[in-house]
Parts: sequence; C-alpha cells; structure tokens
Amino acid sequence: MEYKFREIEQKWQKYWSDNHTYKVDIDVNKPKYYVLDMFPYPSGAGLHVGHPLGYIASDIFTRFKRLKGFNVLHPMGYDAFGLPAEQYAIQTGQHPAITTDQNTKRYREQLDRIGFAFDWSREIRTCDADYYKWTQWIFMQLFNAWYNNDTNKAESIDTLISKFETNGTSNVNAVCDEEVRSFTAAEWKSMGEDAQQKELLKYRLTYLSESVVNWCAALGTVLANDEVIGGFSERGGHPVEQKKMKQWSMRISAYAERLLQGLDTIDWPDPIREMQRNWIGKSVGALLRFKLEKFEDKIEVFTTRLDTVYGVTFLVLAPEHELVAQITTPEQKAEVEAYITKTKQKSERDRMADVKTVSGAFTGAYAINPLSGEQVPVWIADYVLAGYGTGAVMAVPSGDERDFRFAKHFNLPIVQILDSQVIEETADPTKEGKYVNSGLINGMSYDEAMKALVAKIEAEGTGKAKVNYRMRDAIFARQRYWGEPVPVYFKNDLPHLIDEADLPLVLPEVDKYLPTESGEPPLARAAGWKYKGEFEYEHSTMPGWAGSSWYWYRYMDAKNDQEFSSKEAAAYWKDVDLYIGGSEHATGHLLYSRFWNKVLKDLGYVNEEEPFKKLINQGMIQGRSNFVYRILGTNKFVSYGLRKDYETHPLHVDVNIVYNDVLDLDKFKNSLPDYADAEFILEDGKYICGHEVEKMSKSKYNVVSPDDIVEQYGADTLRMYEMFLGPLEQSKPWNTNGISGVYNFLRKFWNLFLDEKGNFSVSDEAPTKAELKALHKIIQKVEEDVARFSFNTSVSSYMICVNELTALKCNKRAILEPLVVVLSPYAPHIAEELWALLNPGKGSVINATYPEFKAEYLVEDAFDYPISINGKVKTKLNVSLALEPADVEKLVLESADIAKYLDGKTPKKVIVVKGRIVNMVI
RNA sequence: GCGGAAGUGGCGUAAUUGGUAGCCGCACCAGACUUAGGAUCUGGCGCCGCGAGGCGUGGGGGUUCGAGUCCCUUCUUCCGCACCA
Repeated sequence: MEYKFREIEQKWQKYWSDNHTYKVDIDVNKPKYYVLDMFPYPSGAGLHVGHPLGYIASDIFTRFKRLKGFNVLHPMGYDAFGLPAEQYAIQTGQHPAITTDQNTKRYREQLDRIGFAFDWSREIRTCDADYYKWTQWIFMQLFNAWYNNDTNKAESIDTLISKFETNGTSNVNAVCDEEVRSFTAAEWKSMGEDAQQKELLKYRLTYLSESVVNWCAALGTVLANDEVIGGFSERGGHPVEQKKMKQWSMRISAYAERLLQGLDTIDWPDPIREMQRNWIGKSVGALLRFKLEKFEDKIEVFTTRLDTVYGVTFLVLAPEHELVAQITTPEQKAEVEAYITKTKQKSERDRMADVKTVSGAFTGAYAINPLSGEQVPVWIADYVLAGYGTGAVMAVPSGDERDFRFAKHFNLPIVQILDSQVIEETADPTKEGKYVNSGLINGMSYDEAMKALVAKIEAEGTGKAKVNYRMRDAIFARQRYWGEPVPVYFKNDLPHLIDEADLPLVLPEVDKYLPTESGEPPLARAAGWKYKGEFEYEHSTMPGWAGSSWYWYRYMDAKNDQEFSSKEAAAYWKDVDLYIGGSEHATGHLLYSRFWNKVLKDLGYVNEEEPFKKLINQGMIQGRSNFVYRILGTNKFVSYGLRKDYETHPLHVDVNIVYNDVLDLDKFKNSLPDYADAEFILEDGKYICGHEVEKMSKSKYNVVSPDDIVEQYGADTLRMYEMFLGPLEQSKPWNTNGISGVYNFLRKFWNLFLDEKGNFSVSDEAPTKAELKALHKIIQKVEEDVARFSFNTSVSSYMICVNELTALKCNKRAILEPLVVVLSPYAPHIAEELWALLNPGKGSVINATYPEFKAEYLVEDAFDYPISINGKVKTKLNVSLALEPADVEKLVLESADIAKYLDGKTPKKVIVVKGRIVNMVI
C-alpha cells in the first residue's frame, strides 16, 4: 500500500465538502475563536506559491484550536472591487463583473486543492450587491453621525440638531470643518432646510468638501494618502498631482487619539504599530499668535518648542498661506509672486527631492513676538507645508536645523537661548541647561520654562496648549466604475441619502468604462440613472478600502438580509482573535478598519473597541531565478562555472525546467523556437544555471504555482514545506529543491503504518518507554510551537519523531493514533486517511481531541554532563540526575578520565548546574 | 536624516531561562542496490590541520565561571517615514 497522495487528497477534499466538515455555527457551550486571513483580491494571474503562506499558517492554527475544543470561525472571501479588473475592462470592453467572477472561481479551485478548513458557507464578495448593500448602509450611518468631543464618541446627527435647536452652536464641542458658522437657536430655526443641511455637512463623519486631493490623471481618479508613494500612485506608478476638488471624505481625524491609544491595547507587531503612530503623527505643543504690524490680522503658528520663543528671529509662512497676498509690501511684491510661481511649478516630488536647497522670499511685513515684544520679519518658504499645523512657523535658528540654514542663507540673526547650546556650525536642539536671552524664563530649566510660558500665553490670550495630528481626513471617493455606488443623490446641489428601503443602490450598466467627454466619472454615462427618476446620483464610487473595512463582521452572519450582522452573532464572535496578512496594509486597511469599527461601536452596533486582537504579518516569499549564459553573438550557452572564460549575456530561464540548478536541456530546447538548435558547453556533463533571489514575477520566469507542486508532491507536502521554509514573519526565497525532504518525511510517516509486505497493520502491544518519550516530546513541542506561531520548528520535530519511531520499528496503535492527531493540523489529508484506517466509521480527525501531554514520559534518570574547562567543553561524564551538584563535583574530580584535562592542577572553582553543565576554572 | 527589523555552514534554518553552537532538511562526497533514476538505502559533511589540536554565530570592546543570547560601539542588508515646525 503506497502513499497515493493524489487519491487520498481528492477523496478527503470531497468528503469535507460533502459533509460540511468545516461549517461552524454559534455554540454557546464552546469557547469561540476567530481566525481571519486578509482576504485576497482575485487577480487574473492566479495564486503563486507565496500567496497561501499565511493561509496555511492560519489553517494549522484553526485545526489545532478545534482539536483543543474551540468553536473556530475561519472564513474566506474576496475583496473583489478594484482597479485591475476595471483596467482590463477598459482594454477589452468586457464587464469587470465577468472577469472578476472567472478569477474568483479560479482562486477557489486553487485554494480547494490545498485543503483548507474554511467555512465556505460564509463566503463573501465585496462586489455582490448583497454585500455592498451593507457597505452602503454603513456609509449612511457615518453620514448620519457627528463626533462629540464632550462624550468623546460619535453620536447620531439628531443629537447635534437638538443642540442647535436649543442653544445654537454655543454648547457644541464637535470635530468639524474649520469654517463653521456660529449661530443661536433662533438663527438655526430660521435658516431654512438647505442652509441647515449645508451647515450639518460640516459636522458629519462623512462629508463633501472642497479640498486639495491627490489627483492621478493616468488612472483618472483621486487617491488616498496611503495610495500615493513618493508622488506616484501605488498601483501602476503613475504621477500624482495636487488638485482642488469637491470630494467625499471620512472624518478619521476625529479618532486620531483613540486610534493612537488603542495601539497599546492590541497584540500587533511593533513595526506596524510604529507605522500607525507615525501616520497619526501626534505632537504636543502650543498655538501662538503673532500680531502683524500695520494689520489687524494675526499669524498663528504651531510649535512643539514654546520654550524657544525668545530665540525667534523670523516667521515663515507656507507660500500658499492665505495672508501672504495681503501682507506683502509693494516693494516685495514682485519677488514674492515670482517665488510663489516657482513653487507651484515644482511638482510634489521635486519639492520632496530637493530638501537641501534653501529658498524663500521676504514679504516686507513684520510681526510682534507676543512674549518678547520684538519685531521679526515675515518670510515665505516652501519648507513650510500649507497642510500641516497652521501653515506658519516661528523660526528658531539656534534650535532648528532648517531654520538655521535659512537664517545663514538669508543673513538673519541667530540667538542663543540656552547656556549649554553650541551653535557655531549647526543648530542645537538641546533642552538641557538654563535659558539665556529669554526674558521671563532666564535661568529656568526646560520643564519650568514650559510651565511658565503656557500659563503666560493662556492668561494673556495670545496662545494655548495644543495637540496636533499629522493624519488628515481620508478621501472617500474614486472617479471610477468598479466600486460601490455612494447611496447619495443631489437636490439643490446638496447631498441627501437615499431611503434605506432603496438599498442596495446597484451599480448601473454603462456603455464604456471611461470618463465622459466633460470629465465626469464613468457612472455619469449610465442612461436614465436618477433617483426617483429625478435626482442625480453621486457619480463617484467608493474607494477600494470601503468593502474591507468591516468584512470580518459580515463573516459572523454572512447571509443576513436584515442587518449587516446580527447582534447575537456579534455578541458571540466578538472580534478577530488572530489576523494574518501582509504588512503592506499597515496604514491603509488596518487603520481604516479600526476607524470604522470604532464608529460602529460608538453607534451601538458592535461591542469591541478594537477589531483585531492579535496580528501577524507573514513574510514575503521571494522568487529564486535561474540564469543561462549565452555567448555573445551565438546560440551557444556556457555552464555557470565556465562562463568567465567567455563573453556572455545572462538570460532568465524558467525555473520549472531546472532541477537543483541543472538545466533540462531537452525542455530548454523546446521552450522557445530560438533555442531549438541551441548548443551547450557543459561542466561534468551537466549544464549548471546561475541563480539569484528576486521578486517572484512572470517576467523573471521564477513563478512557481501551487497547482504544480500539489500535482507533483501533494497538498500535504506543499503545506508542510511552506512552513518548513522558515519563520512565518520572515521573508525568504522559494526553492522547490528542498521539497523532497518533506515529501520523504510523509512517506516515512506513512510507512510506519505498514508491515513488511506493505499492508496496513498496527499492533495493540503496550508501547515502550522510548516510544512514549518520542510521542510525548512531539505532543508538547507542537503545542508550544503553535502557541508561539513557530510553525517551522514543528515540522523539524515531526521529522525527528518519525526518524526515532522508524529506528524503533514502532507500529503500535497507542503511539501512532495520537501521532496522527498531532500531525493533522499540518497534513490533514494523510491524517484523515490514516485516522479512517485506524478508526473506520468514526468520522473526521478534526473532531478528535488533541492528546494530553504527560511530562512523566520525558523524565530521564541520568545525564551526560558536558565537562568544560574555562568555558570550553572537553569531555562528557554520565551521572545520575538524582545527584546534587556537590556529589556531581566530587565524581568529576575523582574521574581519571577528566584528570588528564586538568594538567595536574587543582581547579580554582567548579560550577555545577544540575542537568545542564559542569565548568571548571583552572 | 529619523524610526523599525535582521546579520549563524555552500543553501533554508535550529538553539524556549545566559549553560554542549549548527537540530531538521536541501545540496555535496563516499559506498550499497540495479527496473540506470531528478529512485531507494547506509555513512560522511562548520573552517584550518595528516594529527594532536586550534578557530568559529558581520567587526571591535565589555559584563560573566560561562555570551549566538546581556551591555557599549561599529559595519552591512532590508522595510517604513521623510522639510511635520
């Protein structure tokens, strides 16, 4: 009876599907556990061997938890809206729904072949109207909510309206747009419906506003900040420019502090939490107003170093600052305007790349330092960003390097403010020492000075303590076709939600997936697409992150057509216990999901403040490319070791026709017409290829498909080998060469269950001590490894166990049956087959119980002590473990064998660590 | 520039509390077998050395009876952020 993995795997995959083995339901008698994978975008290329890495790990964890008695939710679905399908639709005219459906089916086939324990009855696709109905519904909740700073949570917009009706704006402490009006209750009531709606829009958690956005002309859409990398689009690498447009946004900035605080409560990798902290960018400082000379207006600056205020020798405004035009003197006008023009011409990228060059222009205006009363000139410079803080800074050249360079360049004064400051060559940002040249705070330390200054500015009304966040509100609209329609129509140019009863607002058909001639998004093409036949719908669609910002709740109750998820389901499944996915979503999906989750919680729909308790980032599987070396100008290829003797050009060769870096010459000749009559210079009769680690990609011919591996070695081998490659979090290259070791292991494991004639046979004899020890070692090891997500070390340990049992010729049921259960999370197909042979008719091994570890089987009575001298191991001595250190020392000193290493000397000191080591100092 | 992660045989890696560095596997070498195979089995395999022995976890220094592990310093690679006031 051979190990026929193809038959076995097909058989059990069918069994699982027919018997709904992995379907789970709410069961209040069992503890819940929720294991989630970041759901994939179903691309046309299908899965390569790197994609399932995280899914395999989460699957092992799921199966293990089930064996441990948990009710485990482990669903899968598709993040199916997205740009690639739409770009393809533009090229081919084919509806993106069709290609998406094809790709999804292919993904499903590929996933099924790997033998995952997904509950497919809960499958979701974000592009299904049944699903996006609820994405639209959540959008409506955000539209109908505002953030109350007094209660520190989102509330229904109704509570804001009633505040307006009773007291106007006077008792409202909200997160809102900057240019909100102040009004009394009477004024509010007399405002008129449209004016009221216009005002409310400035408070809603999702709102329409004129703002500067990242516009990508090549993709024909705006992008969120996290979709722009170094001035180029994340997808496609097209240039992105700043443009002022009316756009939907999400008021994520309201949650900045809670998003920051929450990071301390979740078990996530430090780098991800750090990236989110940076993205949120909290800084604690103060706002300070400088009065302008000759004008009524004041310049407000934000500073984190209020203590340096006496070192201010000039102010700098962003060139876009609203006061620039007003305050510029006639003499300086030409220079300032020229500078502004020059800045505008520079792209975002140029501006970022060119950090070294100092540039700026003097406005001719002066402002008064509110603390020192000194007059300081007002400049403009592009190192001050319009979008951060107030768009104006107080320049302290002694303490800030940029200000220092600016002052040197334009010959502005530099004033020392701390006695310990060294400012000959460069700025010194120190907080040490006592203040000098600093009026009020002379002689004080940093802490004293800060206290005194904050008290002073708040008392005089020239400023206040202030916390600033770098995170901006998130743009929530794309001028594209393949996304969720926004459930909004326009009346008198104002947005209104459609009736909840009219959900879902279905994506309409269009004749082309391109913008209209007038530059409107594709949805503007939809013929007769009007709300109640009368009102224009919003023509933008939602961004890619909309559908993924709440999907873990849908899995809890995927078929519910009354609610996005029932209260009962949310109360039982609560949150995701383990979330596995790539780190590329650090500041996108993982931040937006936390944001929506908090909104849903504030509005009373869910219970958890944080959606993902533990997060693990699986590493990337890189490609390992192979190369052949063509001699220049010929069709002759020289083997790797001899290539230095010729002038060659390296060419990528398909890794699937190379074995252990040896090229299959026939397959190579057949691979391309050009190669049909290729000639070779061999070494040792073989053609050896070069190799290099690169990204796995089609163009580098290093893509390995899981389908091919499953076909050749089986899914269990693939699963175990992916884990065997190394720690889950680490990036590592895929090299199919090593896989035979894992395959051989499974065959060796299988052979334990066979007699000499190759028939299935296990004995009911009592196990020996050595056999029990081998078994309990692996029971313990796998338990520990899974708990710390160290899946690679388990695989080695299984190998050790099977090597030991093979050497012991163990075929005993008492050992092998528990071993099948222990292996089943990693290699479920072979485990099912053997479990069925051991226990005919008893059902799936997933319903077995993980065997109990008993430490007594691991106890040894003697130990080979390493005997070291000055820390270097010289020999060993077998001593009973019952002996105490003093007795061990005595035996060591008496041993003639050890005496010869002592060189006749008496050790100065002997250290005996029981059960570990003996060290002698001579 | 700032922040983070990581450097161990030819390769992927292991070493859970400071206690025998290199487990497990690949590749390689030698042998056996013969349905001559990208098969299977046995043995070897960190480096230098015939050997005794010496050296060895990116480099340098330190703490310790003892350091891959802790501390200082330095180099390299990868990732993120990047005029953030």
